[in-house]
Amino acid sequence: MPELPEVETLVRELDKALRGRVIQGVSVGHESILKTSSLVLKKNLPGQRIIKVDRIAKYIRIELSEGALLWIHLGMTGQIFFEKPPARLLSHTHFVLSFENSDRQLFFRDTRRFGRIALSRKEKETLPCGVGRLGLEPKEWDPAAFASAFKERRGRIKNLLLNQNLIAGLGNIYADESLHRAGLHPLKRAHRLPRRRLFRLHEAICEVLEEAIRQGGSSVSDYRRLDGSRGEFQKFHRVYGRRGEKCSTCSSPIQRIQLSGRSASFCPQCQPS
DNA sequence: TTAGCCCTGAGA
DNA sequence: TCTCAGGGCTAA
Repeated sequence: MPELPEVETLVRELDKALRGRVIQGVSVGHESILKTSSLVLKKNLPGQRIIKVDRIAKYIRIELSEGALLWIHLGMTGQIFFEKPPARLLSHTHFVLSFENSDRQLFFRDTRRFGRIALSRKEKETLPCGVGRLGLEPKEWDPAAFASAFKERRGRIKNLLLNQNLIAGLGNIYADESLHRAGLHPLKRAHRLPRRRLFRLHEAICEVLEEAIRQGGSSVSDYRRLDGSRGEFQKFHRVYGRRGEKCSTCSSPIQRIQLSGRSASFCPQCQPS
């Protein structure tokens, strides 16, 4: 599942590949992934130059020459490739951009169609994706402010880490990995945690994201880099996807529980309840 | 705050 | 054939 490190990896590669290119054509497979109609995309995108590609949390932001922004969210199974068109389009390819003077095209594939594509005028508009409502990213949080904000919340710590309006960029993988590093059980109530534990949690989140970015993200199921290769960080997961395996710290078997419709993996020894 | 929905492929 | 995975949104 693409989270902040996966999107960051992809965005760096996209920026290198696309910066300065002029969009020539747009084709759309499945309309349901579009937050902006295909009619509007086909009318507005051709002729626009790509100024740069970056991201806000898990949203890829492509800045275009006429002050427009093209947003892509990968959902759970979204993939982006930049390559020569294959003889036969891969299944689940829902969005394709072609470019002037280029034999390579941008392909967006998404098996489960949880991904979204939208065009907007201004960054802060809430229209296409709710981007305007996002909380700060982990590195943007001042540690003391982070601790204070979580001290005010009565919810389960794991749920709060997944709340994009509070802290943006984490998903199930890095929430679980951060909690393990910080020695916190996922069901703990945030307001009951001592401030020093919240400081440690913030530090653990920043650490784990940084390491994951260095490894090109985690390829658990569908996530791929721009050239189709896999990330490497899944090899370093300590709890996520390791139910029943031994904890790398204390050798206790990793457990998994359900929490608000999501799984939570943790070590019962290192993360006592 | 939480349950349910979207969606498909993998695995039991 | 059934169950499960989950990001983000909506409704209760």
